[in-house]
Amino acid sequence: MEERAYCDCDVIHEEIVRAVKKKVPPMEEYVSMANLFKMFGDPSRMRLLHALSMHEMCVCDLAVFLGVTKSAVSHQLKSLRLLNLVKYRKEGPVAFYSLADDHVEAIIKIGFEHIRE
Amino acid sequence: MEERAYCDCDVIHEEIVRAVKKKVPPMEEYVSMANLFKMFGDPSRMRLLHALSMHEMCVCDLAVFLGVTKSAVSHQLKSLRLLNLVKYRKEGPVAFYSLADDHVEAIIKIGFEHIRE
DNA sequence: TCATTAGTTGAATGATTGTTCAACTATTGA
DNA sequence: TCAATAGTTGAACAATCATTCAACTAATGA
Repeated sequence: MEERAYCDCDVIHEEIVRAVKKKVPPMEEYVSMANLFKMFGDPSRMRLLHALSMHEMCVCDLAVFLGVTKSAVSHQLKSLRLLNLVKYRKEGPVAFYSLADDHVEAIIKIGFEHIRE
Repeated sequence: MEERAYCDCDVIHEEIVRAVKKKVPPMEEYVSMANLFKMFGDPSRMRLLHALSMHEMCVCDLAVFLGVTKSAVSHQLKSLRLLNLVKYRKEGPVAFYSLADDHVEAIIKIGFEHIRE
């Protein structure tokens, strides 16, 4: 009765693996976290979020700022919206986007710290 | 003389775009940051890093823990090593991996905060 | 000295993802 | 009422990426 799947080696330090396994949360939490950090794993989106941390911006502004199409920005903003990382207010036909979660700035800050050390 | 590239719309709020553009660091910094956060953008690697934050582990332990091959773990550890996120000590043929950067735990902490709010 | 095992590496593959394009909706102002 | 523009959406495509497999190196101990 093997517990492991798709593994080509033995457990060397069984106690450690068992102890850690007992401490970790269920897989879904890692999936959610990974989905969060995926948003920061693209230079263009990183730039977008950093820009929004300075000033609210509309889709066209962001497109020009990033050098991509409105469509590309809109797709990205949708992903960010679904994760509650950005929000927007509508003023006529213009949608002004801004950050919706304090964690975003905290994450960007750690990012800069890491690369500048 | 157009400044923008591949954009299908006009600048609506020129002053804002210009002001933000003046404040942001060069593209390479966003590339580096994105490379960092890319490491946290995969559930399996997230789990790996979280496990290492609890206890040093060898490649086989991690493979069993994650349910993937030694090879997969080794590939991931190499990426993490190149970014100085993990380090290892050798004891005979066994390589014990552990975290090499305090930012890793800080990032994991923010991740849990975000999904549990 | 040789069989065994820990770990690494490169190629191959399937899945994911970021972008563009084209077509659409919605809001404005003339 | 209609032309123009902000924004969204879905399909398509190229690029990236996580994994496996197979072949390798290095260390152990019998």
